[in-house]
Amino acid sequence: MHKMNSKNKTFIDKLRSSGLRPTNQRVEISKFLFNRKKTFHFTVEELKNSMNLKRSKKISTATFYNTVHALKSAGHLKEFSLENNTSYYDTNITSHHHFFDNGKVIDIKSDKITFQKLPEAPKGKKIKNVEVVIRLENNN
Amino acid sequence: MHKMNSKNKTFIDKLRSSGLRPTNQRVEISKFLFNRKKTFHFTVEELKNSMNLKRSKKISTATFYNTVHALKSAGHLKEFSLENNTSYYDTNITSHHHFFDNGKVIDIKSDKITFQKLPEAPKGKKIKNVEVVIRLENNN
DNA sequence: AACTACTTTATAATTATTCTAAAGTATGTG
DNA sequence: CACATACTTTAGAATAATTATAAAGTAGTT
Repeated sequence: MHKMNSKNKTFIDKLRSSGLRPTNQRVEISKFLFNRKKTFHFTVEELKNSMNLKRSKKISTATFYNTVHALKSAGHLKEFSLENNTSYYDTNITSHHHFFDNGKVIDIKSDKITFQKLPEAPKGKKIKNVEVVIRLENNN
Repeated sequence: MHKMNSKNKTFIDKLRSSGLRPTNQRVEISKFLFNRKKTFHFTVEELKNSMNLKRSKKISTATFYNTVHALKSAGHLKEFSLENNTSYYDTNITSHHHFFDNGKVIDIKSDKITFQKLPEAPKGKKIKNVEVVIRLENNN
């Protein structure tokens, strides 16, 4: 049996609302992802490595992928791509933008970028979201 | 006059300026990519398949990857990513933006999007470029 | 023509991800 | 609260995109 405090409940709710039963593995992943102050950017591989590093009983790769996908589909994680064929996830699901600096990602609050002009969606389509990536390089 | 020759020359120049000797394979890839009116979006796999379809002597996978990478590094192709772990390339290297519509990509001319406000680069960094992706969905 | 450095190619290796199917577990029902 | 059942976990195999290897071929120079 394991203890259940009120904090655990919000993690469990995130899982349930993603259509996932709150198994041990999933609750721990959910805690690891959402029990933090700052936005967290990660790849599934990174998540797996940092969580499994300290565990004697490892969580399997498939479980990490399954859980991250379900959380993403339920809207608890945001997915984005850099130019290296890997999916990145972001625990900040509010609309926002990114700096990319040689593989490092920094959030840009939504209100830091505003548009003067935006194109219309093609016929029969509408805009789902607008994402800005500002690529950085070293000064001089 | 010598329209065909001078055209070939521009393909060869693109290769040379990418640090590549103009071999047969590379000249054909360069022609295939740049001898067209409209912007071309592609993955290396797609490029390989459409070029090799009609050839008796196939060009190898590695050559496609090498050539596309060198052209990209030299600035003759632009790379971008969707959320499917595949690199896409764009023969339109002018600064511009994209609509993403379920894996389909549509160019947005640079002047269709202008900013009212943009954040400053972090200390020691400067902005290399700004890219906007507008994700589309079907109108209800 | 000969030389040398760059290329091509088939194939193996790698990386990220998804699939499979057998063994384990959460949960509603009684 | 036992139990049946549908959902989960897991190791390992499979797949997809890409990169590495090293032997055979070719371009550019001399």
